[in-house]
Amino acid sequence: MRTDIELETEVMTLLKKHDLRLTQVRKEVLSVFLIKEQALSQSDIEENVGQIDRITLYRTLRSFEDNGLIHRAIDGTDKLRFALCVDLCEKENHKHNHAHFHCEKCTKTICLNGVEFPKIIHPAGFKVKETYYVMQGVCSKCQ
Amino acid sequence: MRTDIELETEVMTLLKKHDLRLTQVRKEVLSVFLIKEQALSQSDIEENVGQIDRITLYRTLRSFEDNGLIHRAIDGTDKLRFALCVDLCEKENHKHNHAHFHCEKCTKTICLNGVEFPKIIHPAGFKVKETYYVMQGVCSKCQ
DNA sequence: AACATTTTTGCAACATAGTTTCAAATACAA
DNA sequence: TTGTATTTGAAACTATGTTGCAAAAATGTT
Repeated sequence: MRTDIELETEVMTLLKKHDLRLTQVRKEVLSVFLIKEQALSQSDIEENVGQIDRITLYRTLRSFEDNGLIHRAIDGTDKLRFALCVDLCEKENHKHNHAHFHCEKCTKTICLNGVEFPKIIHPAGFKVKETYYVMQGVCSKCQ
Repeated sequence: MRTDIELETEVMTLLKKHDLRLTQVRKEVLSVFLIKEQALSQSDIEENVGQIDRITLYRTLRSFEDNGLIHRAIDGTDKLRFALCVDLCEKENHKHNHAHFHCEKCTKTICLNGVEFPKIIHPAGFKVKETYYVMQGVCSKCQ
């Protein structure tokens, strides 16, 4: 666990590191990501911060994404989710090599940072820039 | 290539095989999938059939999916796309083990049926039912 | 600490997509 | 060909994505 002060500090450091101004909205949203430790959709976040403007949240997520703070966690559902980048991600240059797992029971999506996926043979003539690996099923807690 | 008669026959056979009534809408929509040979979003289909009700199309796609005729082709974009099942798919039991490729230039998504992906180690305690492998980049035609 | 500049926020307004209900139309089987 | 079950299309509503703009807030500078 992490104290409130530690959380506050971590949030500030992360925002600064990614060239983002320290605003109230951003601090709150980033805190949710740090506490929850799972991929979050827009509505997930709305439920976890007190009273936030829908459009502002929408733009906050985009700016986090643009600045390499979060990435899209494709999980095979209709909902777009975002997850904290582990490290090394930069503007316009996200580097992710992990799978995402979506639990159909609790509907949570988590990054499986320990599960690297093997390089598969790319079809001839195709230039592959980004690869996603998604697993759906039941997570350990919901068995 | 396939003649109109052959297409008509194929459509009928496929619908019957999947316990779907032979309606005008279904025949048209399925024809588009057979002709296009790529993953299609709702709007892709609307552009390729003459005048179709939005809600009916929405329900048609769901019924096709439920009856194992098409599957969701997750391609990492915001748009939900569907692609024809290759074979063997049944209600509630889709079996897909191929990757999807989304071209950022022509925005087409295709199934890479020849590209099987290796089984990766699943995290302990997780029950994996479905796996998706998605690649984004530039396809051979758009190089 | 106050100001100027730039960014961010919140609102209005609009576009698109997902979903349910229900009556009319259609498909199919007896 | 008729009866039954399914499908369709319209209305209505909800949710989500997006832009423009003025007010508010954040940051750098005096």
